[in-house]
Amino acid sequence: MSFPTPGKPVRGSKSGNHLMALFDLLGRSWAMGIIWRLNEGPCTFRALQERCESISPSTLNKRLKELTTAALIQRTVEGYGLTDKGEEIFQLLHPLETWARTWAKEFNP
Amino acid sequence: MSFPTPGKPVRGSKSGNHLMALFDLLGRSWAMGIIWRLNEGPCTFRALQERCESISPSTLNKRLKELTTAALIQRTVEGYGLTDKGEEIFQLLHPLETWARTWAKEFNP
DNA sequence: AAAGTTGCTATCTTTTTTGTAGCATTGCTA
DNA sequence: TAGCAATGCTACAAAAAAGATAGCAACTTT
Repeated sequence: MSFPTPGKPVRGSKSGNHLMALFDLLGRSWAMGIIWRLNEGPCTFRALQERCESISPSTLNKRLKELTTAALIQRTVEGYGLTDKGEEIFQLLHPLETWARTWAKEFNP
Repeated sequence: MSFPTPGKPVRGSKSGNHLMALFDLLGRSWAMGIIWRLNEGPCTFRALQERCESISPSTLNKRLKELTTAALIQRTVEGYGLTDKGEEIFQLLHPLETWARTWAKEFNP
């Protein structure tokens, strides 16, 4: 298994540019969705699966491991949850929601 | 071929939630990388391929079509370039770079 | 002790992505 | 104007990732 790590070759940068490593991490299926849903609060594996509506356990498990390795997610007694770093990323992704709302109107005006 | 479209089922939302549609679009391999590289200025298909360091023409072509359909990218006499909407997304992604720099230090302190 | 919940793993199928070759078109340039 | 380079792809096969589904081991609750 390979986890995108800054400093090692990643998609978009053979030298492991930090931003490309992040894009590689966040650009995998469900990664951003998981972060988004976890911001509602920590929860169990199965509950998270339901929040995501249709993610398979294998994919969820893989993403959780990657995001945990990347220190965006941690496991506590409450289940899986965002770390401080994870919440920071959430905050950075947050503005996308407003943008997406406007964007959506152009498809369904 | 399927393009993630708000209002239609996408990864993370059967009802096509706009944000999940955007995550589906941006969360495909190279999507964010392409937007990032295009911000350097419009360029030809082959030049873009080189900027990306290692993307295959088939993937690049597919992403370009998706991003064009999504109105983030357009084609002009200068080649492929960001639309106004595309630049907006770039601006929203921009803060990730600073964050990623700090994050990288924790992997290679 | 039986039943339910949880966090997965195993297995198989389908979809994506990759790698590589190469073709058709355009624009030089000799 | 015949050749050559550059461009924007497409074709095709192989590898990797994601998805669907079943089910098991551990732990709790009843």
